[in-house]
Amino acid sequence: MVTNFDKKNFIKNFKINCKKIQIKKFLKGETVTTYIEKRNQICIVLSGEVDLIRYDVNGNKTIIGHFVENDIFGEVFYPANTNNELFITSVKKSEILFFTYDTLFEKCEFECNFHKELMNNLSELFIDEIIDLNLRIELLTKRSIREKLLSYFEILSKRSMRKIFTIPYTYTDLADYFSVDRSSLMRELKMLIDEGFIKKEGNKITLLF
Amino acid sequence: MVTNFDKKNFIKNFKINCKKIQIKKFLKGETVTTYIEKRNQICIVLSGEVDLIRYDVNGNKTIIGHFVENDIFGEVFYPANTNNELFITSVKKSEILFFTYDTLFEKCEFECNFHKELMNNLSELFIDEIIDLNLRIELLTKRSIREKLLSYFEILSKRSMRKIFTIPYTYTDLADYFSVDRSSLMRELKMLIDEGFIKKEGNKITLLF
DNA sequence: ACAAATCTGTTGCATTTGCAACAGATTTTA
DNA sequence: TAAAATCTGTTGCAAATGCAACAGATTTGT
Repeated sequence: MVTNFDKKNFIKNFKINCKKIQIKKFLKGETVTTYIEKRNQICIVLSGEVDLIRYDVNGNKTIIGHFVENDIFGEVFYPANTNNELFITSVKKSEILFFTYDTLFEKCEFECNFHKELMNNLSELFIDEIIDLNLRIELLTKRSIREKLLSYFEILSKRSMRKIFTIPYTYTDLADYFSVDRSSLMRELKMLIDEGFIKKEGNKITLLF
Repeated sequence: MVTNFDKKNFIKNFKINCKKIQIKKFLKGETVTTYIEKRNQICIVLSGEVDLIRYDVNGNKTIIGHFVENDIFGEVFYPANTNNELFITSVKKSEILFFTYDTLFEKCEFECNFHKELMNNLSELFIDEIIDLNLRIELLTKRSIREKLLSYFEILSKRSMRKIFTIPYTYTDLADYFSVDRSSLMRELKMLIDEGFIKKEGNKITLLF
């Protein structure tokens, strides 16, 4: 977080009564939106979790993004001219706020404060998103699965200020996040254990160095 | 580009006479800034090109970002708690604009318009940066070098609306961008040629499908 | 509470990728 | 414009990763 502005409160302190902004609820497995049409949509996760999924021409499915409470996503952030179909699926019961980037800067007929607040704080949300993306690139560009794991563990360790911490994903999802084969990831984990670098109990990891 | 706002003009139409914003010039090879200290710095490339370079604990050097005219970068966008040393080097003669995210929202003593404009247009710059990062992740998460190349070529082809187009990097840099070994990339290129998918003349590529 | 679905852990084998090394081409710099 | 530096193109071999397949554990849904 860059400043001490609090994303949660800024969103939740406002009663949203303006037509430019919509809130919808989704159940697990439902499709929240697709990135096919060009409508400059921006979304914020108010509660729950959603995945950004890519189906390529061969039908391969990859989770290329994962958004949790207060994360921002939307087709505005995606390059045009991609071949893939991208869409957002709800991982669990979720509440999503929708608005259109362009209309956000138009004056609201109800003069609602949410509008103004959202505009003011949009930069902070963008910066947080950029930080997340850079972190992922940081890890994706590591040369081996081992390096990916160790870098990621060190980050989690520093964040929690402990040598022991919990991975916030399943191993299946972690493999997706790193974009590597799950069984290869498990194998590398095992080697790290055997070589005495880490200890593992479920998704609790202890660094031994 | 999301709206029809023009980044170049917005920056160049203003005479910058406020102390909160600095412009510095750099020669090839000079270090523009480091991402070690936490000072919420944001930079915009006015002219030239810079690389974001990572040195990891083993001393391996990786180019993890490349910024050209009108691109935005800075330590604000990087997760804290990384082990790596990140710094920005000038690839050629460059002109860089510096400001601090926090002070941008303070009132300027000269009441200069640039301030206001910069604030208003910051979101657009952020969105463009997010689009670039998502594109890179899109490619990095492709499962093989072949898929990375083909996806990238298709994007370049669609952008230029031609089957023939020029890669805006050297092959060495492209390998860095994909985070793969250069010789492996060359080998895969050759296979694509031999199998009749593409034609290649220097960094001009023709799609044959 | 039971069935269904998903996730974990493991392995052998095929394939891809990385590494090292080098010669020639091209570009940059003094 | 000559020398230095960087980039291209290539190869053989080693190492890492992906793929397929499966059994048991865990979680989820009804």
